[in-house]
Amino acid sequence: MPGLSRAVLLWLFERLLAAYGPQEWWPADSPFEVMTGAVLTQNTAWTNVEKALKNLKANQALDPLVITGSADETLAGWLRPSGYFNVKARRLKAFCSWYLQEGGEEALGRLDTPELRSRILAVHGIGPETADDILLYAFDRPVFVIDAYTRRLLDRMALPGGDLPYEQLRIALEKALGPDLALYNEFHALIVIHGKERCRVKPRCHGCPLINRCLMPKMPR
DNA sequence: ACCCAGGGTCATA
DNA sequence: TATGACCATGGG
Repeated sequence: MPGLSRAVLLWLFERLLAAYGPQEWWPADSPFEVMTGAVLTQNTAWTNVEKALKNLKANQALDPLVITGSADETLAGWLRPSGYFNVKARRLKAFCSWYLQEGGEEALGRLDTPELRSRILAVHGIGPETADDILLYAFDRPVFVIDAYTRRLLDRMALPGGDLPYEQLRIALEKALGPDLALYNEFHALIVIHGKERCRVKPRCHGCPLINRCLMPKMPR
C-alpha cells in the first residue's frame, strides 16, 4: 500500500506557492460571511457569489436572524446572481436556523472538531466539501478540503487516491500531512486557483508550474 | 454557441 | 455503490 507521500505533497505545495503566491483565503469580513459564501459557491463561480453577497450586505441581510426571517422569494431575489437561487435560499435558511439553534459561533466554537463536523454535516444542503470549507476557513480547524480540482490534481500527477470516496481521501491527505491549519488553508486555496487556470499552449502545456504535466481542465481548441 | 463554475440531493438500478 | 437528472446565473 503506497499511499500518499508527505514529501511529494509538500513539494507540490511549494511549487504552487512559488507560482501563485499566498492566497490569503477565505475572502470575507467575518466567519459568518465565510459560511454563507461556502453555501453560495456550491458548483458556482465565485464572481457570481460576490454579487449575491453584495446584495445581502446592501440589505443588511448578511445575518442569520435576518435570513431566517426573510420571505423565501425575497431571499431568493438577493441570491439570484449566484445561481440555483431557490435551492440556495432553502439551504441558507436551513443553515441559519441550525446556527441560531446551536447558539451561534461562540457555542459552536467550543465543540471539538469531529463533533462540530458531524453537526454541520447534518444540516440539509451542507455536504462534505461545504462543511469542510466552513470548518477550515470559518472555525480554523485543521481539515483538508477536497474538491474536484484536488482529485484532478492527484490524478494528473499520477498520485494515488483521486478516485477514493470523499472521507477516505480526506483522511489519507490528513494522515500524510499531519494536522496543520496554515498548510491546509493555503493548499486548498492554491489548488483552486491553479485549477481555474486555462492552458493556452498546444499540444501540451509548458506553462504549468507542476512539472511538465498539463493540469488544466481541457486542452485548447 | 458551447462550456463550466470554489456541490448536494433525490430517484432509480 | 453508482450513475443520472436537477437546480440556474454569468463569464470565457
